[in-house]
Amino acid sequence: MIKINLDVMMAKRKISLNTLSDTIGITPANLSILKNEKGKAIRLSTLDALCKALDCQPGDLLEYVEDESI
Amino acid sequence: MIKINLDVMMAKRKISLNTLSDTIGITPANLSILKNEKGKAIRLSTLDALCKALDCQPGDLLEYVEDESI
DNA sequence: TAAAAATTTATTGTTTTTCAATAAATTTTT
DNA sequence: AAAAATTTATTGAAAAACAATAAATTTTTA
Repeated sequence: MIKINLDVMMAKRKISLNTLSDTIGITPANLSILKNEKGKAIRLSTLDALCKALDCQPGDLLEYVEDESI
Repeated sequence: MIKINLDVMMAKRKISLNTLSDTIGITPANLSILKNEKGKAIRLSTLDALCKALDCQPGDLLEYVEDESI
């Protein structure tokens, strides 16, 4: 399972969703979807913009977690 | 710019493109495209399968590099 | 607590892209 | 040289990003 840690990074940079969405050129509504694990894919251009705006690496935003169902 | 280091990780795991494509259920042709920076987006399900098969993190496969044009 | 601001949810539609499937060309390995 | 692996190319279907918009909800702040 791929976990999106956008919220963590946003908190670290103290940037709001509205400001960030404005910076990377995506609507707040759609960024919210991406932030809350609702997205099923991501454009590299969007990931690029996020890394640039948040000054971070893809690894800071995306995390692989193996789900262990019993 | 987002750089894909799939080839690096494949080399580290000593796994061929054919084997990997077989493991994650994607055609060699399409995995090749993804590996060679031709892709413009990636499904999280595909990234998930790659991380699982290569036992690595998204950060091992994706890297943000700021392009400095003079 | 009331107003304002921020975030989330929902919906519809367009455009883009993944990925399948296939075939052929090219490169690498044996 | 032959075999195996990889890349390139193409077409098409299904999926998804993202826009745009509106409304609901939550959080912040005065």
